[in-house]
Amino acid sequence: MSRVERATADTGRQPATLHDVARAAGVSVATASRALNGSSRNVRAENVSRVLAAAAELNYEPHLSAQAIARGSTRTAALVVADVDDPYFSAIAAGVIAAAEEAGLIATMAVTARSPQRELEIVKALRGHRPRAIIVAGSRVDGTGIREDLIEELDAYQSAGGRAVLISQPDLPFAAVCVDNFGGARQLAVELVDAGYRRFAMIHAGDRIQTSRDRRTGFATGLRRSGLAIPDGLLLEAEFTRAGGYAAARRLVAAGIGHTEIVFAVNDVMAIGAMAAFREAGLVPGRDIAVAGFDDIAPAVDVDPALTTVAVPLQQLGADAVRIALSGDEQAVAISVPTAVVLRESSPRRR
Amino acid sequence: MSRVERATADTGRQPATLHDVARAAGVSVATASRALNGSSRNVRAENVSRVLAAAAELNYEPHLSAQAIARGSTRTAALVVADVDDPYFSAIAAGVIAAAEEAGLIATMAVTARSPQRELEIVKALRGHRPRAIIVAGSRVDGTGIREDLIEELDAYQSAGGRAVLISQPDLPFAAVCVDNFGGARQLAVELVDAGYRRFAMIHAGDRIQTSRDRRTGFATGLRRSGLAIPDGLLLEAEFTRAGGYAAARRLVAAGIGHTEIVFAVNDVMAIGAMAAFREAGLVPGRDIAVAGFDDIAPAVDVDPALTTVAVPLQQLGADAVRIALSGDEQAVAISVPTAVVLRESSPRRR
DNA sequence: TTGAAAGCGGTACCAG
DNA sequence: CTGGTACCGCTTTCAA
Repeated sequence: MSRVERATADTGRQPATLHDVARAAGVSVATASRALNGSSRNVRAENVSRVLAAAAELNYEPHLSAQAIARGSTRTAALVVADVDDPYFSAIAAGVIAAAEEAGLIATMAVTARSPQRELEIVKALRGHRPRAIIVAGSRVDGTGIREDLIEELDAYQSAGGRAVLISQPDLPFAAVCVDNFGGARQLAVELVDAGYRRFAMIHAGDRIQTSRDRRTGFATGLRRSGLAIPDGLLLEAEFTRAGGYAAARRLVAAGIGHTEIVFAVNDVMAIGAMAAFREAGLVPGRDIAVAGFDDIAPAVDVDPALTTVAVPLQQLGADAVRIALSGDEQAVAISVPTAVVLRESSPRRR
Repeated sequence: MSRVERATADTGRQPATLHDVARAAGVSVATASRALNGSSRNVRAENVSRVLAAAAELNYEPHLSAQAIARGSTRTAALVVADVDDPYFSAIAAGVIAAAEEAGLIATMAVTARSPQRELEIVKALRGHRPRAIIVAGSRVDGTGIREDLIEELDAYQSAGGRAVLISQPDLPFAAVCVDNFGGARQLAVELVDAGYRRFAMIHAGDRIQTSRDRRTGFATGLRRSGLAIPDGLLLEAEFTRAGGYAAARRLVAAGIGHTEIVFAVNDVMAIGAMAAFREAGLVPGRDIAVAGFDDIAPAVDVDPALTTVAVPLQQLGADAVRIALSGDEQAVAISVPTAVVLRESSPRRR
């Protein structure tokens, strides 16, 4: 088939293959392959340029699946998140994608919708793609029998040469990049006490969600240092989402906030949901009731009053996960990123 | 190899292949393949169960790259966005991923960082993956020579059997799902005039960004209906981001807001940036100066005052794009999603 | 430096 | 209903 024919038959045309390129350049496929990959060392310069010219002419793109199967490895990294449309995860995703692209990998993304069952299915299906790395950024939920299955699945993946990295899940036997949830929450408590707060309420997501539990206990520990504690009735449990925070705050309002001075929500989206509920109830956040969160997601500075929180370098979390996965380091390292308390107007100094 | 041995030899083990499964089940690869795909119709029930059992036993996952090359098609859909960590795009991404998963596809995601050059490179590289669909959700920028190259690239992709769908880019010769930017902005202008506003300023992103241009002209048209117009000096141009909106609002404040009653920013992230700048300057948004945006991104309800805007069903935008791509419809359809003005506290009725 | 050919892990056609 | 086998597009020995 001549070039002109190819160019004219514009529909249903097959994409050019390496054979086409080789034929057009007048060399064998082996030579064409060598010329297109780095191995130009062993190909005569003239042939290299002929192949390159032919490839450009035919608008050739190597079939990545074919390469993957021939080489035995792909150039993709898979990311599993609970929900892309949550600023916490989208920030992590941005970090993962940036680091992956920098390493010449393309990122795939799957969403669990916060279902451990779905997470398991996804990881299993992902193995079929043979990604270089699988990065899981859901929130681990204890007590579902699924934990063991997930471990088994990721183990199978790793023993086949893949690399699994978990974000914010230190207790699984895999590499992980973690947040000092306990320490960050404790420090936040300490600084809020310093700022004059004494009467706290907390919105958390239940102790089966490890992140929530660590932040709850960290905060409690920080308070205890000053002899303070949160009464049981002011420990509100809700979903780990904006809607959860909103619902919990409504319950608090309905029960009467009494002397409560400040509400700590174990993450920013819950805190923002709570602020909305307070505002609806006619309470001005930061004046009638202070609020603090955790994560420092992007919108935290845009709510009014700006949200006091514990900053977590989310993009870096994602980027580090990719770096660990690609480091070739066989150890199940668990690195930890630093956190920093950020006091903003949602928790003004008292007195 | 017995199960126990497999379980012990835990490292460097190769994942099971179809051959392994076939051997374990005592059938040929052909039969194994048939048993595992839907074609169980032509396989004796006993063999089907033997194969299934063997597959489960070996924890077999088909090599998707191998399937792709054998079948000639993949089960992935590729999404290209300007920035995942922008609520506008993350909402679209959520829609795309959900619809893709529903269709049994896994989504891949690449980020252009708002560079047309990068977008072109990405689309080109993506062709190598042979995705079923490529969905591009950047904002088209006119005047870069790159437009033609992108068209050519997507054309090559489509004539090889792929399906390209653009989000919010009606003027390219491809299927598209669009937003009525002009009409939405015009209606917003009308309703703001109804609400008593007369003196407007606008923050836009320059006419080379089509979305911005359409919203600008739509808004102007809506004002003209009442004989109003925005003076040139109050048309602020800035980047299509939160930072851009912030910077433009600072310029406005520096020049003195004079009698300006309300600022329309051509998207919500810019509007939110502007609100931050106003607040910093000691102006209370919604009282000293009203603000309106466009898109109705998730954070729009959480800023205070809540943002008046034009709602765009972002998730649906993404989901529709996938549906069109998979519809098998060869026509370069351009569907349009509805918009709706949402008046909130950032633009209280005047008088 | 080059080309022929043997895979890589599947699918699907063609005989039996 | 089943097995043998020729691909799919590319990489990588192995000889020449």
